[in-house]
Amino acid sequence: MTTPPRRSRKQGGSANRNVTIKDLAAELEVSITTISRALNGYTDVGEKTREKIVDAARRLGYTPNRNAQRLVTRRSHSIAWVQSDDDNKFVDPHFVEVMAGVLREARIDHYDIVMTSETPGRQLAAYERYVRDGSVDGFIVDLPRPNDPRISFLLEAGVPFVVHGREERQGEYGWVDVDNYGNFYNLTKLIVANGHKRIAFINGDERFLYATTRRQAVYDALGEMGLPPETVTYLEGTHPMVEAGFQLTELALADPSITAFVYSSILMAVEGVSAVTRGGRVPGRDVMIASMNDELQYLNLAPIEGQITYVRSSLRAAGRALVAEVIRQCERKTVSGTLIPSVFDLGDGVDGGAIAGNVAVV
Amino acid sequence: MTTPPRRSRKQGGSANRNVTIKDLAAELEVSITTISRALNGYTDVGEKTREKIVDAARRLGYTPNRNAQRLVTRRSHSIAWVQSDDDNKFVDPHFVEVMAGVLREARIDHYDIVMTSETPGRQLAAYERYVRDGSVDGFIVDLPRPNDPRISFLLEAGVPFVVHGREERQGEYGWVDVDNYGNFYNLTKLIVANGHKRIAFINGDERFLYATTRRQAVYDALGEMGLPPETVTYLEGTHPMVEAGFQLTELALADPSITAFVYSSILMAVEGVSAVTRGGRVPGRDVMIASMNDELQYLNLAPIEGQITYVRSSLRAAGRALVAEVIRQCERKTVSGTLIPSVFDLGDGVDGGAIAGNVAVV
DNA sequence: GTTTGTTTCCAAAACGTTTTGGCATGGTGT
DNA sequence: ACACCATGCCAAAACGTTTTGGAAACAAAC
Repeated sequence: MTTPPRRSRKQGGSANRNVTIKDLAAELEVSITTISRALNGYTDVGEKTREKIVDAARRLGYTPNRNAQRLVTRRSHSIAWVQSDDDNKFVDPHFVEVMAGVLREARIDHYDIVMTSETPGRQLAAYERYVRDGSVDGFIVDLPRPNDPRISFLLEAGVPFVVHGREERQGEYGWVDVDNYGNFYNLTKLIVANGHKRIAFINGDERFLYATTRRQAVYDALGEMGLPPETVTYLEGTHPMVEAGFQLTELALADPSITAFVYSSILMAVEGVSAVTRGGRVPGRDVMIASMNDELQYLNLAPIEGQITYVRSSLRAAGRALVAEVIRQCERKTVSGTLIPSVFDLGDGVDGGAIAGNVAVV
Repeated sequence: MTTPPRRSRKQGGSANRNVTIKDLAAELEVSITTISRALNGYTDVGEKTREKIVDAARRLGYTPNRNAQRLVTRRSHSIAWVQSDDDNKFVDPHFVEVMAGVLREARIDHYDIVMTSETPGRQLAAYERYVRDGSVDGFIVDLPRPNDPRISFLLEAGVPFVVHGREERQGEYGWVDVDNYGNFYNLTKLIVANGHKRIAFINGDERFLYATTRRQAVYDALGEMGLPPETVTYLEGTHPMVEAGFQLTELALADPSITAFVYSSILMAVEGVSAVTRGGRVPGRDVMIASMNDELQYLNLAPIEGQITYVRSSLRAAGRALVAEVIRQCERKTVSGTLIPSVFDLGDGVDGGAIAGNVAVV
């Protein structure tokens, strides 16, 4: 006798078998072909029979077995979203916001999202497995880094995928992004136009592209306005952001010549407001506070209304666009990039002349 | 000619076919049976052949087709987590925390998590579909309400599932929960033991069981200590929590006889600290602030160290326990409940005599 | 009355696995 | 010499669909 594998023995599972297409065929004395075609909207089945079949399907509770469908059609109607299993990712409220959009769009298009977390070292293996075992049709790639190996792999494999953010290889693959460069370029010009001579820029984690792009934009804007790089005190806010926002602001406050603060995330900006306030200065009057605002739904910005100048851009919308793009690729094989629109909201006492021409940066 | 269905026409998908078990069999001149058995660890295949097969599999990049496997074994090795598509859910950082645990545990056990969001009205239909189409082996049920129809349905269907929280039907199904009753009972006694005569209790959304249980516990504790229900000013903090925490605290502060505040979530408690501070009183000295602390990783509590008394209980651990339980059911058909341990952390100047015997409430 | 179409249906193959029930082969004990 | 048992392999069936390539029935056109 052959020994069973070391894995699970007695297997559980639902006791009562589900009703199959054969059951339905037997009940109606009709071939399974006809049932399949009737339910899938082919025109070569008579109206009478179709009705009979649709009725019986509902009555008996027939739902086509998803795995059989997937096997024969070679399409799974699900897309993978691989998370990195370092704690930072889940600490980040930005992520949930994107997810809300992702799940909603997926539901509308009848796709499933399969999520896994993998330790950074094994990320690629996870992608490879999903590509080979046929369990997903496409991928969402998050937080790209410069020369991201995940992108190289997916391009090589010729599998549908979409990236939240852009790399130098943009154009070869589908992406969804906010205008990081334009927004921070405009924010910087706005600050300078409002007469500030010294700026603190509290950026995000430089390992990610959005952060390096934003830094570039800030320095480019300064350069174009004839200001030296020393104008800005550059600080990198790594996780946890909330902590970083407060501490780095306090650090920068030590230099009284700094009168404007730019933040990569609204999460840090609100902490900045606290720090500035605690330091005895008034945000929006004594100092200018500017930030990207990802429209995190759980943050209530009402109490600091008017104290911050921000560029709003919905992360939730980005989530929806991500799914829409990858599905488009799965079904039509076209690839495109999507820029999420941004809108400027000026704080009290901020002169918007500098961005008058492009309040909505698309 | 028969017309194709109205759905997608040209379908995309990966160009290069994946290598199948047959390809491997052809390459090695061995039957597919042997390959399957070799790779699945059966003992009836010779050591030589097994090596040959494992080698070739790695070399050719063979990964068994997941959908074929699922079809024949009738097990999908994935579990569904259906979200409600009202915005509140995603607004909530508690959710991400649980998810981090869920994904990690699932990865370790080689299960996939398939996530969908559904509007409240269609929730049940989503569960039904997943049960019938065989795409998942089990479910995670979130935020149960009294007499939750999802639980009734899943019990009826005889499908593995686990609930994060408990209902009156506990025992019939697997659950993972924190000791809501015990924790708030003990917190209340602790407050009273510290001499407070008037308490504000800012609870969570009463539509959910955890909130009603906590309310019950608070009133029970008061009753047992011979205090009237009027001792507590009860406030229900609905979403968004951050806003509610601040505003309800300010509301309660209007009554100067209130010297202790209890919060259902640390998210509200930190806002409470702000409100109290802004009101000119010192948390931990003038007023006692007590809360449940779900160990949200992105919250930095260091700045208010000692100002809050809390009961810590890891939501991430709960996430892991959820997955462990549902997988246990899938594979062994046993059902059990798991209580996540809690630990008390006392604020400055709080006398812990009342809970001396049970610092770790398990 | 034969051909030509239309309409409505279906048998069989295919998708890529796992599992069942064997069948050789060769070694051991008598 | 025979029976017996391990060992190592495999053919075929099964899982539940979709799709291909007709075929039967009947009507319309010649």
